Amino acid sequence: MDDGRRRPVTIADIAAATGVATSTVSRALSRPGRVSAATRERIQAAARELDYVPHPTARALASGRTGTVALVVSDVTNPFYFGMIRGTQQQLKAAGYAHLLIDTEDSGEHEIEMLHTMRRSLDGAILGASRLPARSLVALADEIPLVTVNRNVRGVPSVVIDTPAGIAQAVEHLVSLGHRDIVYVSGPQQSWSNQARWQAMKAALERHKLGAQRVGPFPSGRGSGTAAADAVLNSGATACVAFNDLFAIGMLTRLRERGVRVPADLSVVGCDDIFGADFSNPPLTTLTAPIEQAGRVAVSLLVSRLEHQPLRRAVVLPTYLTVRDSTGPRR
Amino acid sequence: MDDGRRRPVTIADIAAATGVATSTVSRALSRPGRVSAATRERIQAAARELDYVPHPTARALASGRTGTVALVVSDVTNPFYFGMIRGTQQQLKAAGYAHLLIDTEDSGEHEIEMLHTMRRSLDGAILGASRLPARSLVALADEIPLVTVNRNVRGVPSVVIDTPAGIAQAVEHLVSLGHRDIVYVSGPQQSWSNQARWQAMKAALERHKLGAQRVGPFPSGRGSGTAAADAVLNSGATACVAFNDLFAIGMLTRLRERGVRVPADLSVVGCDDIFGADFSNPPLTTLTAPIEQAGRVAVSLLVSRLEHQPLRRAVVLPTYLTVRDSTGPRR
DNA sequence: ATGAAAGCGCTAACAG
DNA sequence: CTGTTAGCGCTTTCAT
Repeated sequence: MDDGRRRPVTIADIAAATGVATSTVSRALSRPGRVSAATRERIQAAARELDYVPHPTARALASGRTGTVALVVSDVTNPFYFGMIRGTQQQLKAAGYAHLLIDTEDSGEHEIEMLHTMRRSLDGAILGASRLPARSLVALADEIPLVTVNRNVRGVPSVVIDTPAGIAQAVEHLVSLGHRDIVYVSGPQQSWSNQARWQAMKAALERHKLGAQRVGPFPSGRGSGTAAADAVLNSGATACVAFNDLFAIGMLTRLRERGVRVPADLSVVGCDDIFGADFSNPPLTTLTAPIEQAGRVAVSLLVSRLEHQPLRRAVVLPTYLTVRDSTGPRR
Repeated sequence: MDDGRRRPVTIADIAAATGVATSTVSRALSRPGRVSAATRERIQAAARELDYVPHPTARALASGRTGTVALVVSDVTNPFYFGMIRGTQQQLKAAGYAHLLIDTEDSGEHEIEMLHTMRRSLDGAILGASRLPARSLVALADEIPLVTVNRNVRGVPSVVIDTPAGIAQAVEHLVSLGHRDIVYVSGPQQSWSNQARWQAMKAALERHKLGAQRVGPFPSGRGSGTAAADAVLNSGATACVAFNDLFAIGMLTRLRERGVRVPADLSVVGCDDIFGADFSNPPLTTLTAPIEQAGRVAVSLLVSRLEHQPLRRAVVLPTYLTVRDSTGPRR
């Protein structure tokens, strides 16, 4: 039938075929409500007949809406983002948007530069973990609709996962197991989350009249687990809370190598409950973060903002402690 | 300085500022070679001065090139794709393309439908694990430049990971450990990879004059591990090769529950070496697949095809056996 | 090497 | 409700 090499059919073809103006075709296809039932039928029939497929680019140029939203992450490599990619993907698809994936390689420069460059081809962006200073963020938000995740900046809608509350639970848990020397394994200093977690940890320990100490900071990545494990051991602590699960899992490996038993000799708590935390050895006690949900909510916020009133809010998602086998009584 | 609400600067502004035609500005910016050094300088200076940012949509509409490539996966949820997302992301960024992520939810219908709809807004697509029958694939390839991964269809450039060769190694490994009853844990039947692996397994076992049996098929996902483990146990085999690591890891969990020791009572081999395979309990012996590399190569193939001659080839990437602790001598 | 002019395919006032 | 008329911002012949 088709030879596939024919000039693609446009609304002009449909207009010709049905004897109406192109604008009417456009309406019938994009805003069926604004056209009489009769002509609408005819036009849609013709469109089907001719196997018409709208040209997204043309539509975007004329309307200013691209139907595309970007998810911006600092490092696709980080399993933490997998959940976010999932969540945003699902919700964006449901809302009829295309999903662009941007990796900033942990650089604020890249982040601002890429978004600046692509701003005309996006309807909005979700910043998975912005490395940008507050003022840059606000400036960016003025160029393109933004929603941040785990990053609270005045004026920019955001969804934050309340890990600090979870940290308090974790400390409670460890204290109730008899631990008194609990150390925080610090992640990258530029990380907003890292700061928040450390603050929460200090506060929680103080409430128990315990001193707060930390080791690190260590760079992102499982590899940091080695140095981190050694540092914790060296600190003399009997329990630790790691910046994230990647660290914690890396530590588990290292501790095993060194013949340190978990949790008998050292209890370790992770953060985020990423893929793998439940089948590591031992399974990791961790703060389960609703990452996927965060992604979905972020999309909802953005989409409702794009399609309705500019209701800019902040959403806080709870975290809870999932106790598995990497924590136990102080021996 | 800026109030951010000014009309965005266009090439017309640059043309006005430098006293040349818009076409010259266009050339100076997109094909610097086609313009005299002097005017090129002036134009580029003006562009910088005015903080000009090209409008990707307008460019796309006029030129037909969108600078966007889609990665199509059947389920973002599957950790197998994480590596592919990484690899394609890296290489696409390097080549200056934007990275669109499409999830087909395991449905061939969705796959063809979404690509058909978006074809005008893409320069090409990489099919991570197409569910499409060969003829549909060929038809699609006629609409939009395609590269497949782990799917070999005549006329469509592809990169396939040679897991079958790896399977042979795995069988060798198990046989050398004394196993004679080795069962294959089958994945979804529509999966091309699953078929290929089973065939390879049969062939390898035959070479050793051993019978080939399989359990399943089971649906994708870690959850299948439970049923799979039970089925394998029931088969009386002392070793098994699972369709993929997700299955294998799920099995590990189930076997532990049932008090079956791995590898003492049962050896298990996975496929792909996804994130987590090295820190599961016990760490998984598996076929390490260069998934990330596959993603990169797929992008290279596609990009070179988009920018040069249509050299359509198939690339085969090797797999190797990574022996960890989930396999051991037959007891 | 540069300019003029014609679109790319669609949407969006503005009339009627 | 529908047609007319302008563009959206850029690339691309075709002249010069």
